[in-house]
Amino acid sequence: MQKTDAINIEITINSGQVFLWNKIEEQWLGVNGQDVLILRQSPFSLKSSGSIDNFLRKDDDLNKILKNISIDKTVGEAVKQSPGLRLIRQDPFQCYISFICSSNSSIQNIKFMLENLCRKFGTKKEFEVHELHTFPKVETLANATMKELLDCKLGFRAKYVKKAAEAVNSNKINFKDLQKADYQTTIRSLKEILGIGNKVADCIALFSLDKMEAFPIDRWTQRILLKYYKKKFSNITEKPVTEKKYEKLHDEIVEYFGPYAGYSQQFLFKMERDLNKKSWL
DNA sequence: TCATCACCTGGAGA
DNA sequence: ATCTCCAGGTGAT
Repeated sequence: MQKTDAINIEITINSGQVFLWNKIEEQWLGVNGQDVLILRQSPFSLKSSGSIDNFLRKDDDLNKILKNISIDKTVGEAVKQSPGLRLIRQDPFQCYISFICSSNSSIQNIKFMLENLCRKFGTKKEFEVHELHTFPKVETLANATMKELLDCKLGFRAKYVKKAAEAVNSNKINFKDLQKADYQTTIRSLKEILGIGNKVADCIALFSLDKMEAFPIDRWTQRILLKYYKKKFSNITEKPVTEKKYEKLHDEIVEYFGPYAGYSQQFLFKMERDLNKKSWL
């Protein structure tokens, strides 16, 4: 009998939260900011090249959260299908840049772009027997030229990344403050950055800034709401979710799914993509 | 306020 | 081979 707070590494990494991970033999090797991490399922271990601040959110009371979000058959089934799926607490800057790059792009392409950024701007690091590049530092990316960013195949996202990095470098965006701020304040602040809309802001808030009421609404989430919750959220259609609708919808979602709505989203998202046999990392 | 459209890029399918 | 369409969106008009 598996304990409900047991983390399944494979499922967690392959759930669209993180991109800079590779499976090497029985271990998952990944980059989180300036740290290199190695995760192993059995026997369970987490090794880090640096000090890591609760990457796997051990402080979350999973029994409580899972009970809280299992409010209907759909979420209940999603939780059952992905036992051990957990939210990760990512390095905020890496998460911020990652999801700016995610716009109109596939998981494989996002990974490709981020790996290019690490190779060009990151620090080469040896850990255990492995060697890889860490994520670029804020200052480095802020001072990168457009040509360098375009060489990383970011395309139209290159200018977004540059400006976003500059905003952090100048302290216009301060992740420590945002971690302490409430959800609305955080979203509003992030959306001032070019290239960050509602969906990307929700991803950053959920995956790196401890906002569990964030519920990113993308094509998949929209499909899920339409498929399983059409009655509950009457204004959801197959058409793109407009700015005004997004905020209203989000309010209704939190009202229905509760304070851990972000966790429900993660389970639902994982279930529906697996159901459609979409590939992960 | 809302609908349309372009946008870099790589990969899949015609 | 070459083209078209799409991929976990956003911003400009």
